[in-house]
Amino acid sequence: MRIATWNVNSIRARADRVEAWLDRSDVDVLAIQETKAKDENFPFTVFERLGYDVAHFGLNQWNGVAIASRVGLDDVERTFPGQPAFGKPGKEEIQEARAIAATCGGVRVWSLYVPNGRGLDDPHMAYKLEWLKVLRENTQKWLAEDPEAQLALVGDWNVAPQDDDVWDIDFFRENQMTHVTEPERAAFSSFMQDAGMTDVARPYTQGEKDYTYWDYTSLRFPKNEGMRIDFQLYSPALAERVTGARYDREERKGKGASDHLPVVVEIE
DNA sequence: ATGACTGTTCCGAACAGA
Repeated sequence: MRIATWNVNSIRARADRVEAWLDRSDVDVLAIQETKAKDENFPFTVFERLGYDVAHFGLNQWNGVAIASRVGLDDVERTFPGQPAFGKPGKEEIQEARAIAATCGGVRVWSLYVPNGRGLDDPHMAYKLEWLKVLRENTQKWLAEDPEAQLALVGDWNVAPQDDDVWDIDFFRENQMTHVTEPERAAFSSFMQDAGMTDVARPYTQGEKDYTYWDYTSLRFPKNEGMRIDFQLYSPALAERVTGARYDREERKGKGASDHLPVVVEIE
């Protein structure tokens, strides 16, 4: 079985590339982030003609997550229990389309689009940290209920856990950039240290500059100035089944590429 | 060349991405 995660940065703008990629990649489950579409605008037929069922959660042009599967798609869940909403001061809180789950081939898969903190003192940073905390608490609860759970938390985590997960840590520090701060890294590493999850793709993508995202601006991709922020975190029972993983760099190339590449994990 | 941002909204400027 093969599980992939991919922030496509608009499913409508990327429909042809996603279809061609699915057609040649032999993946059983694809978790998608940033579909940027309402459910009514989602191109379901693209997936259906390749034999995939799709569950999508999209409210407007922002965020949007989906799971496509050809090994079953059961017990679909939109948002996790207690998932924080974002509220501007004096305005109603908005529950954003950032999490969707389904059971596919015996694996509970969550497609996750972790909020961007935007700035170190921006209200979105507190929102991001709380969002990760509640998700981690859920994870601990799920694993306490079933230590043998086949659980995959995959997606765009918007955290670079190690200094060499960005092209120049000094640049990030000097410019007070997000993704690399201690609180963000602590919130992420808690999934491993406290919940017992494993970043299963990392051991197979150990290149010194193996990234999953490159900004569209400033020639970041040609210069390989990227960031490693897309991860697949597996529960113990699922992690021990992993036999390989790869970053599909081809998908960051050429006209009409997303700014993220697909992360593919092999399970026996 | 892997190449100098991109996508959505609703028509052109604002917002978001990270």
